[in-house]
Amino acid sequence: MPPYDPSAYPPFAVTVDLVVLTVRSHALCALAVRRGEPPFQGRWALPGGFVQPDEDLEQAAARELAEETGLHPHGGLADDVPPDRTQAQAQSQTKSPSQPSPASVPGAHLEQLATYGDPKRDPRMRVVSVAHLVLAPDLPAPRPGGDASSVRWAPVEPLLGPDGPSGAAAGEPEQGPLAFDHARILADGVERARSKIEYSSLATAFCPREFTVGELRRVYEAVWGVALDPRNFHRKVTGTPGFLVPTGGTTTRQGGRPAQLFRAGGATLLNPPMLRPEV
Amino acid sequence: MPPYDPSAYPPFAVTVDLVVLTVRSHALCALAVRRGEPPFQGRWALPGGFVQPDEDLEQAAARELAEETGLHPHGGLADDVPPDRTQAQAQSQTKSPSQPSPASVPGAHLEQLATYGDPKRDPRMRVVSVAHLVLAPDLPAPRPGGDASSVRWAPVEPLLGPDGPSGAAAGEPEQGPLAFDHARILADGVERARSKIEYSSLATAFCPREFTVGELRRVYEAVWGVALDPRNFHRKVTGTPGFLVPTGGTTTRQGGRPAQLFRAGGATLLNPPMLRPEV
DNA sequence: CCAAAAGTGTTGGGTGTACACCCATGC
DNA sequence: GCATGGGTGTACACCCAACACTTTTGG
Repeated sequence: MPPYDPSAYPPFAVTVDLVVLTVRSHALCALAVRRGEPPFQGRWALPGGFVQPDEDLEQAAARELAEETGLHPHGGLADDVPPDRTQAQAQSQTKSPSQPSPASVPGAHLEQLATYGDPKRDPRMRVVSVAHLVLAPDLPAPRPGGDASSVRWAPVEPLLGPDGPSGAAAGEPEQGPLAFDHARILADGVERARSKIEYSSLATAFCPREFTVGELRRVYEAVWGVALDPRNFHRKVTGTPGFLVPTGGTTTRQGGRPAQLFRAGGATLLNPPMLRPEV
Repeated sequence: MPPYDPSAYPPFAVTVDLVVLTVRSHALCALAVRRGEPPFQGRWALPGGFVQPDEDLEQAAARELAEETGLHPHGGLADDVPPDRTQAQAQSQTKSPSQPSPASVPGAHLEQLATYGDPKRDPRMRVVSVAHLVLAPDLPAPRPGGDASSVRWAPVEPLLGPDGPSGAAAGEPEQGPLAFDHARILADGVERARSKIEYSSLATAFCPREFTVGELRRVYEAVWGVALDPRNFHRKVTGTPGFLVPTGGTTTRQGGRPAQLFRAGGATLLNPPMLRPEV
């Protein structure tokens, strides 16, 4: 390291940005907030904010998630998650069936994604942003909190197009592409999610606490944008030890023959992995 | 985002730390520098330094690598690498055989690893460090540069032990575990390298520009710490299109029957991946 | 009865593993 | 000749893709 002289180096602002993904009506969606002030006023952006002097990066991400979106997962986030054990925490918590939660949010997943520090990424000053990735089940519409003028779940496909969200429904006023370099951050987050569900059990983070094999399959299909064979998928996931734990109950909420309900098991890594079909 | 008032947030220092890995005499080694001043004076640490106001994070990592260690890879690092194309750059550059370099350093690989921001990770002030991972071929002993009092290649196994480098050779004065949280950063970097050579062609970044299949196999064996079947390994790597390109030459530098020489091909992803044996 | 979704059985092809075996050099 | 490492052939097991078929509900 060079000689230590803090005053010789101009200050950096450090923020966290959040790529919050969920699956809604068969499509992968990301949480977006509308910016209330310049720069990029009126444009959609990823939720995020400044890191406080006394908090860890992951704590800052969890706090921002709760502040700006009203999301208050009771066990996996926003509280006292031990750092660098988020994954194990999110997995193991679903194993205790004695939680007196009527409709509480099951274990969402939070992990660091990457850090973006281009000198010109924010026109106001030098900002280094540590992006985090959150995988959440399908939630009721988020209520705006903090200073975000509005919050919505936006399908990721239009946002990832090369020239902004051109797939806007008629009558919905679109505001151009995402602010700052957030389109790139979102793309990195989506790519991470797509590859991580191949070799880990993280797809269950998109599901409610109890779910069917078919619902889990629709998660894979939405995230990957492909169709999977229901029979082989069923054999695969039920045959991987520790991936799914049957609860004994059944449901017909998808129609057809009643389906077994499962919870996420303790396994976090999938051997062999789920194979993503060629695109 | 909350209302914007830069002065309301105390400044963060932003640094880059480097996990530089290579394979030397059948062992995975990391570059370590001895700290010349407090805190942790005399202890070994990862190379690193402050990000300058006008440079990108990846540029800062490349500059620090050159400054502190004397490493001057001519094509892949330290110069005008386009950000977020490092991998393609490192791969494609080996395809132009017309470089007039007598013994130049082939394409080392540089990528962002993770960011570490625990409020107490540096006792002096709040420092957020963006760690980068470098995979380099076996190089001549690095010459110290900058203010590092000494530099060495240290086998990673002793450094990763739970209680510091206890595997020191007799007579070599050891200085306890790595400074700051660098043991954890190194562990994350090693784990990233171990998993990435499974599904990418990055193991060639540890090899000289021309190498044999056996040399590549010894890279895998050193990084994973396992023994691989030479026959199946040979079939596997030569059968993956785009992974290896024969140069036509042969060598007997490993003894035995002359072996074909290869360069890294254009493929960056391996389908199917190299399978790491159960440990 | 029919549609829809959940599950089970079976089969063929591809791929990894283990290991026998031959090849070409240096000493 | 012999040791050393390079390279090929082959048999077996396993896994996955494809698809026929049965089960259990709602309308």
